[in-house]
Amino acid sequence: MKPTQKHTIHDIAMRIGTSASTVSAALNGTWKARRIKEETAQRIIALAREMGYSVNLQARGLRTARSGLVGLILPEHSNRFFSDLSQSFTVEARARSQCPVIIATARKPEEELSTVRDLMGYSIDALFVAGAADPSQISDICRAAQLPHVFIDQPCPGAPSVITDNETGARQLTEAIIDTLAPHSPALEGTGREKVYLLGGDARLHASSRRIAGFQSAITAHFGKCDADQVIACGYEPEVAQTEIQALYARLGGLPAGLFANSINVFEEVLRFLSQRPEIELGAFSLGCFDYEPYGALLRLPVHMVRQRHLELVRTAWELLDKPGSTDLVTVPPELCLARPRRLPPEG
Amino acid sequence: MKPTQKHTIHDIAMRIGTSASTVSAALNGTWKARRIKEETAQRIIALAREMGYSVNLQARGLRTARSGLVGLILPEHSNRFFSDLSQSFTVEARARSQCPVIIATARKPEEELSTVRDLMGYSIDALFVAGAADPSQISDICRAAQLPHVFIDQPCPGAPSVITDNETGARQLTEAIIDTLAPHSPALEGTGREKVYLLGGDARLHASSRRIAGFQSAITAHFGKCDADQVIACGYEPEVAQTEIQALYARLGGLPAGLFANSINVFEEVLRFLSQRPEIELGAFSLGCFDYEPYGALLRLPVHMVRQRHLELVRTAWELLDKPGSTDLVTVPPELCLARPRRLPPEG
DNA sequence: TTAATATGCAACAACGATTGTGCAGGCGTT
DNA sequence: AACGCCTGCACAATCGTTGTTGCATATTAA
Repeated sequence: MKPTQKHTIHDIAMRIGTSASTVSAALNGTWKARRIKEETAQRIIALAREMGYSVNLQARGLRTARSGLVGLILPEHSNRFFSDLSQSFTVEARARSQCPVIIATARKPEEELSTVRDLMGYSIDALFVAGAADPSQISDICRAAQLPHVFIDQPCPGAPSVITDNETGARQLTEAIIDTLAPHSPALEGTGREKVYLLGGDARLHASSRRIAGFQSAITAHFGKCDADQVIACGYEPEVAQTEIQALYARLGGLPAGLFANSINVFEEVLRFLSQRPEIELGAFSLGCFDYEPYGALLRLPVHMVRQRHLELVRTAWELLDKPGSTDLVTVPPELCLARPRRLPPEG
Repeated sequence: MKPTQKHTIHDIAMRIGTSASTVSAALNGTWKARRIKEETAQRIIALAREMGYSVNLQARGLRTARSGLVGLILPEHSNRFFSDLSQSFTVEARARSQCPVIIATARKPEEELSTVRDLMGYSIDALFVAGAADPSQISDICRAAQLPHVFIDQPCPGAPSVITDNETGARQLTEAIIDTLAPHSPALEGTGREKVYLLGGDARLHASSRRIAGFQSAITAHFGKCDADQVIACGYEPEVAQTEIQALYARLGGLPAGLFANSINVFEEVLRFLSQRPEIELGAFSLGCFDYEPYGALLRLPVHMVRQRHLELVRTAWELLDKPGSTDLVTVPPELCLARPRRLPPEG
């Protein structure tokens, strides 16, 4: 017996004694509209199943100028948020019987562009972009090719975008940090250790600037003011964050009352720093992170976190594609993951 | 001006005043072999670039019965190992100018199979499978369709597979745990608290059984014996693991000398449990995890970890595809990530 | 000078599906 | 009986590329 060959609708047509177009109609569900007798259609479907036939999607795509593929471009896989996004994207794509193609481009603009072009070569039906280095250029290319596209977690002027409500999230997180501050200690007054600080992020970026605004608003509402030194937007580099947290500790002569870590990387550095401090110091420290990491809940230190609603983001993005031109920028509120209250007294 | 249309090689041919086949040859690099004058080829290439032409990969794929797509099937994106794998897979695919298509199938056999069929519909050039619920059925389908495929981190009889050397990794991890045991305390002798335990995993599964063997071998080498109660292969369910760790703690009247967490889920439960214990108890506790999680290094407790070499696994898998029939099962040693020594004395 | 060989390209037939069009036969109507 | 309509399907064009074949010229060998 020959090795199993690939079957085509012509093979099926020959064996049923009908034409390829009839087989096509029977198999892709248009047989009713094409006035194929139900019995004929059923015979074809049965035989196709028996032969293990499956359509050649490239041929279909060539003919229809579509492909059933939807692309998602993101910077990296190895990151909670993006892998959560991949997960939701996959689920949603399959729910719409589309095939997800998720590609990480390492934040390199050239790679982003070449990936976009590649995907367009496959005639993808839509492109989702999360965290690109150069959004507008991508948007330009897509628009030129009339490819429906949408940005996630990143606003792109002129293109539909869905982003997290950073300001509200930051305000809520800050309030949570304030709520769990240790009882006021007069001894710290005026040392700077009685204040809450925000660490990390780049004030020039949209997301960071909104978060800073939310932080300042909550701080001002509670303390009546927010000093300039309370915002340390030192970027996203781990090394820099490590340096800054050490500098802050040295300057204050100890941990501050509370800290708002502006990204997961910064949070990681804060933990790294804290892991070297005696546990006793952590007793009066209130920590929050604008990002989500399940391990945060497993620490001995309560940590408040903000989690982006990845499923909501993806769903909203898809809706934006469905009704084009409706709104260009949609925000989705994040989820606040409050730490459970401290269960252990500072002293064993 | 009309909206930018898609260009084809015919458009280019017309504008240059040549034929489509010449354009095709010029653009896909076969022009030398097809005896096209260099100058003609260059003119075509220049015009194509100017027009922003890009090949229709579906048409090419239809013609050549290939697609440039390579598939990777995995259970979920939101898991360190799998997202690392995705990352490496992406890099390697692009290095071979293939387009990675990574699909998570939630460990559901039906979804795995339908995904495989879907991908085959796109004429993918190869399929990588990591952590499928039903490997042999997938392998059967691929073989029937003569689709090159390879399993990663999971052996499949009759199909090329590349897996981590679980036994060696487990032995090394156990040795590391033993090396960092607290000084022997005569008071604990005979209570069971002087022993090291393995928690989690399913002894019927290949990976777990090798790990258990490695654990037992290291324990026996050091202590002269390994009691049956030291291996608690209670599966991978978080709830069960939580129950078991609590039961062990209750039975022993405290933490054991050391613990080998057999998977990341179990490790998470162990941390959850530990986060409720006073820090003083952790001073004499030695912990290891057969899996990798960067946050493990940020804990106040030193944790040894075993990390699968995802890049190596992926590379090896690709090599297995390149020289078919060479070897069916290849193992790759994992990487041991030793915790740095404890820096803080148990007492602040 | 003639024949053989090389060069440079055009024509054309696939690849496997979709889809607009056409046509035969059966039926009902006037 | 002639006409139109409905049913059920076949035919053929088409999508954009690739690779085979063939056919002119141009060049060299004999």
